[in-house]
Parts: sequence; C-alpha cells; structure tokens
Amino acid sequence: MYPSIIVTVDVVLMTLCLDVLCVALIRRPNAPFAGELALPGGYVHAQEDGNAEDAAYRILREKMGIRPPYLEQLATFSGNRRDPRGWSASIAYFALVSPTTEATWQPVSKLQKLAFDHAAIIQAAVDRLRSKSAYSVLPAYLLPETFTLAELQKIYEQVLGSPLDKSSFRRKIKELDLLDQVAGSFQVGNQRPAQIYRLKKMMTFDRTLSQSAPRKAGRSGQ
Amino acid sequence: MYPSIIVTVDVVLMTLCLDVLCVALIRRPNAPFAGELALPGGYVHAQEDGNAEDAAYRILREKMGIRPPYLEQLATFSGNRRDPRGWSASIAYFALVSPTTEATWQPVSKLQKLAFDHAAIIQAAVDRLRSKSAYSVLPAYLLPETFTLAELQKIYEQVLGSPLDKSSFRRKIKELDLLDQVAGSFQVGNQRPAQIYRLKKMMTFDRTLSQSAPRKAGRSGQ
DNA sequence: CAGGCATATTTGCTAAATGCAACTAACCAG
DNA sequence: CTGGTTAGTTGCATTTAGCAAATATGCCTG
Repeated sequence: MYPSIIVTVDVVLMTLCLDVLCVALIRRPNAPFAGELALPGGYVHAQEDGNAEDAAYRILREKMGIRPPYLEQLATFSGNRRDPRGWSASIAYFALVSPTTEATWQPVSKLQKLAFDHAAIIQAAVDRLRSKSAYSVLPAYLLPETFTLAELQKIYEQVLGSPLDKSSFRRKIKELDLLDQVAGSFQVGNQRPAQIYRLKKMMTFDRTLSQSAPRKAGRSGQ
Repeated sequence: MYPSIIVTVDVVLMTLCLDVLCVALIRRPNAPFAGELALPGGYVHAQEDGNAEDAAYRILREKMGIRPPYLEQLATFSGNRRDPRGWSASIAYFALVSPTTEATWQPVSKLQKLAFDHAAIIQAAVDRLRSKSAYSVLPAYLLPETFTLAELQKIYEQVLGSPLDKSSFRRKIKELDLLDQVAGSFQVGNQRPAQIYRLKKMMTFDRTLSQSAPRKAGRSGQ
C-alpha cells in the first residue's frame, strides 16, 4: 500500500578499553557495505520483537552475546541517502557495558570509514553520553559492578575530556546519592585501601517509549 | 522480503493559549481510531520526503498550514500494540510556535483519551520541553517574535511549573546571551515601558540526525 | 618496629553562583 | 504634584563550586 521503508535497529555499544572510550563494531558480511565496519544492528522482527527496544536487546544477544546493564534510545536516523537500497530508518540505541565484554572494540576518537551513516550515529551517542555525564552516574556503567571513587573519577575525566577536582567530585557524587558502599576494601598496590561502591538498585522509569504486547505467535492482523 | 512495518511521523505541536501550554490535536477522519483526537501525523512519503524531518515539516504544512520556528526529534515510539493494524513505528517530533497559530488547541494538563499512544508521546514532549527549559531559551519560541523579559519569565514559570526570582532570571537570561534588544519600547498599560527582545539569529547545528538527498523524482533503486 | 612512600579521604578557605528583598525608574491617571 | 503600577537594579545572605593543604591508612624497606 505504501512504498516499503527499511526499518532497522542499530546499537552503539560502548565500553572502556585501557581507559579509552570504545565502540563495538562488526565487519559486514553482506551487501550493502560488505566488508566494512558497522554498528551491530538488524531488521526489526515484527513477530519476535515487542518493540524496538526488544529488538535492540535481541540484536545485542545474537551478535554480541550480552545483555547490557544500560540501554537507551538515542534517535532515529532516516532518509533516502543512508542506505543504497532505498529510504531507510534506523532506530539507534546506545548501550554501556563493563570492559570485560569480548568484542571488536574501536576507540571512538579514531574511527575509519564506517558503513551507512554509522559514524554520525556514534558521534551522537558520544555527545549524549558526555552531556548526560554532567549530571548523572551514567559513566559508572562503563566500570565493573564494583569500583572505587578514584576509578569512577578517572572514567568521568575520560568521558568529559577534562580533569576534575577530587573533593568536588566526591561531594557531588555523594550528594547525588546513587551509589552504595560495599563492605570491604580494595588495594591497588602498596597504599591505603579504597572504599568500594556499586550502583544503587533503581527502577529505570522509562516513560513508555514503546508499548509491546507479551510476545506471542499470533497478532491481530495487518 | 520482511514483514511490513508501518512507519509514521507524528508531531507534538505546542503553544500557549491564555498562558497555558497547549498541544494541537486533530480529530481522525479514518480508522483506526476514527473520530478520536490524535496528533497531526502521517506516513512517510519515500518519494517526497528526504528524511523524517522533512516529513514532519510537510505534515505540519499540509495539516496545520504552518512552518514552526522550532522543531526537534523527540523519540521513536514503536511496537506491536500501539496500532491495531500491526507493528508500527512513529518517529515523533516536537515543535513550538507562537500563540497566533490557528488550530484546535488542547491544554496539555487535561487531555481526554487520545488515539494510539499519543498521550504518552505528548507527555514525553512536555517532559523534554521542561528539562530543556532549565538551560536554554526554548520557551521563547512559544512567544511572538518580540517580547519583554517579564513575558518571557511568565512563560518559563508556566512551563517549569514554579515561580522564578526576577533578578536571578534576568541575570541568567542575559548571561546566556541568546537574546537581542530591539530598539523601541512597549507598554502594557499605564506603567513604565519594558524593553523588547527577540531571539538572536543562530544556526541550529543539528549533528545530522538525518541525511537526505536533494528531493528528486528518481532515486538510486530499491 | 620506625620511617618513607603512595594513594584515599577529609577539611578549610576563597571565589562564584544563586536566592531574597528592598530600592530606584518610568510611565499614566487624577 | 501625588499615588499607583510595572520595569529594572542593587545589596547582601546563603549556597555551591574550586583549590590546596592536611590527615589517614595501608605496604614496603631497612
């Protein structure tokens, strides 16, 4: 009835490798852009995915073997130029994971040519991460589940790109009150042990960006 | 090749009516949800729209007869539940216009039942407007092209939902440096005239949320 | 076991930003 | 000229952020 539009979901999966912000990329096996690096992504499976977020989780599971502790919708990139097959829309998500995850990581600072407009999508994700870092504990998702305040500060400095004052940082983090102390300490080497923290459990009150029915075989027609 | 997905663009067009934040709604002539109120929206026209933003502007032109001074992508709402016809994705935008625009306006505070998940989309737009108002001059787009600082402050209070201090507000606005004075004054009644301001001209450096070719008849295949 | 070294964590002070209230300015009505 | 009303500014108290030094706590060495 209407000209077909290609709808995909792409995920900017970020972590830290050696203190550098990196993004997971996959070499495309098929056309278009066969052989080039691209974000993990795929078509929406209308039968399988209740909504786009489900699709993002499925794609990360299938292509990366993980379920990230943080995932949010970034934006939708659309147009008649980004995919040679025609008019397309990519619902882009960005996800943060701890550095342990196995994957092909590339530093976000020096990216070669990427398929589609994926370089622009990554740039938008980095911008979003940076701006949200100014008033949230998002960067904590880039660390292992437990961490010290010194480690956390280092990540913030890495993400924000500028050094932070130690006492101000700790004041701010503590007044945000989003971390829990963990009984037990941790020593990096031959010095005073540092208190260990973890993110507080909290509900991610997503104001329903998507509405999905419990996944079932049959749907109400089309 | 892949199950068809319904792709639409919906716009939350907001303004102020008698100092109250309102949204433009249209009564749907056709199924689904015939006769119910809904956001202005429509299908993407792959031949006509270079990208989703183009579609949003086209829809506002066709259905509202306007071109808003401010438009930004909000989020994409998707899933198998929001449209009875099947799996759908709505790329939602939000736009701000001055109060002179003719339309069917409804206060955002008391909305009756709306079609699809449009109530949730409006809620997300209001939240976004509120949060951006804390550090930008977005609310100025809700006013006529020229305005006084007192009028602007009133709008901010309306949008943010709390009263603001006069001197702090003026300090903040002036240091943001996004307004230009307009030579000439304006008196509301029998009191001291107020200085008139307008938004500075500035480029909206959209980091390419969409890539579109110059609109032409033929495209590069499908 | 004392002293040195390295990092963690706190404390004290200064400077900047914000909030509050009073004050002055400009206009109109009478 | 006086009073009323809104515009716009100024002065200070309070809060917040930035910076530097001091203190705390471990390990290591001798």
